[in-house]
Amino acid sequence: MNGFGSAFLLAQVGAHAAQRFTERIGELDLTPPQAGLLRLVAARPGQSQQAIAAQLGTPATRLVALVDGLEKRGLIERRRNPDDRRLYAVELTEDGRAFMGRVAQAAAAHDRALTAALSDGERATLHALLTKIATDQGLTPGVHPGYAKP
Amino acid sequence: MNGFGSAFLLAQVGAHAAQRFTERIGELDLTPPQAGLLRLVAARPGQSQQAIAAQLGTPATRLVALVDGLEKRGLIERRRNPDDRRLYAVELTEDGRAFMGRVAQAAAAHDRALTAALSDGERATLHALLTKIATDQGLTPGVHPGYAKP
DNA sequence: TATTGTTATACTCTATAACTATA
DNA sequence: TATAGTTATAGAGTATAACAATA
Repeated sequence: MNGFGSAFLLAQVGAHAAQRFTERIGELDLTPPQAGLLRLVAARPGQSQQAIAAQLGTPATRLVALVDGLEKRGLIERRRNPDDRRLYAVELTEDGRAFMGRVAQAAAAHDRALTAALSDGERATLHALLTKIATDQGLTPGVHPGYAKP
Repeated sequence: MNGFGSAFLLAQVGAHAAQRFTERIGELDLTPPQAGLLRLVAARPGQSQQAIAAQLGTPATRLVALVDGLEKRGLIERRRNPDDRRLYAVELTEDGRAFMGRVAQAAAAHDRALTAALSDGERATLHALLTKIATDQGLTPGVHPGYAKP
């Protein structure tokens, strides 16, 4: 092992990737936790805040302010469930769906910039190796462990 | 791109690696910032706190408590510079050098556990690709951008 | 009584600025 | 005056626990 192991490199490059992503979506006035919530709501609309919290592995209390902020901006909305009036169903608004397009563009640009040093083949290899590790380590696809700070 | 891009995978796996590393060195009653400081002091002994702060990209004020804690445990020590009595030279103690052996063991075990799903060849490939990205992105070897939380 | 969502509180970590001592 | 180190203060972010509404 020359100098630093793969585990450290992963943590280092991963933290760098998170930082750059934070900067990039900052241009959309979005924080990483907000982006994570948006993506989950887009992927699985209509879930309660408790259900969302469980999937993100975060206390439900944390979602209140998070949902508040995005709701005030008109990107998501709470709908009361008529059958059980304790629950909200969190969903994207029309504006929210349009906004997700811009987020996806930012994510794609971020992806290209981060792996700019790799060839197409190397990029595919990296993706495969990372997927292998993620699966082995029991990571949930699309769920970032411990959101980076806004 | 099937599902998630490499950038997200990097951030996800990297955060997971940082978490597991935090747990592992926690058994040595060490936090990631402490481990980072120890490693730097071991690699370049005798530097002032200002110089260390500059290399870690952190405000010098943050180092005070960090150095305090490790000094109280007898792992590092401040030595006054006789030529310029404003400066300290931060160095490992004898106990500190012995302790670094245990840290290195923990880091090696962490490395093996994280890449357990890969073959030797795949591990080497991953290391090469990550190094390529780290170099391209201008990351300083051995310096973690934004320490994980204790 | 149990559950969803909310609010209130406390705690951790960090950065900024003010202070001291040496130069 | 300028720099190394320290201390004090304030800020952001998070988690824990208490609360209100509904079941």
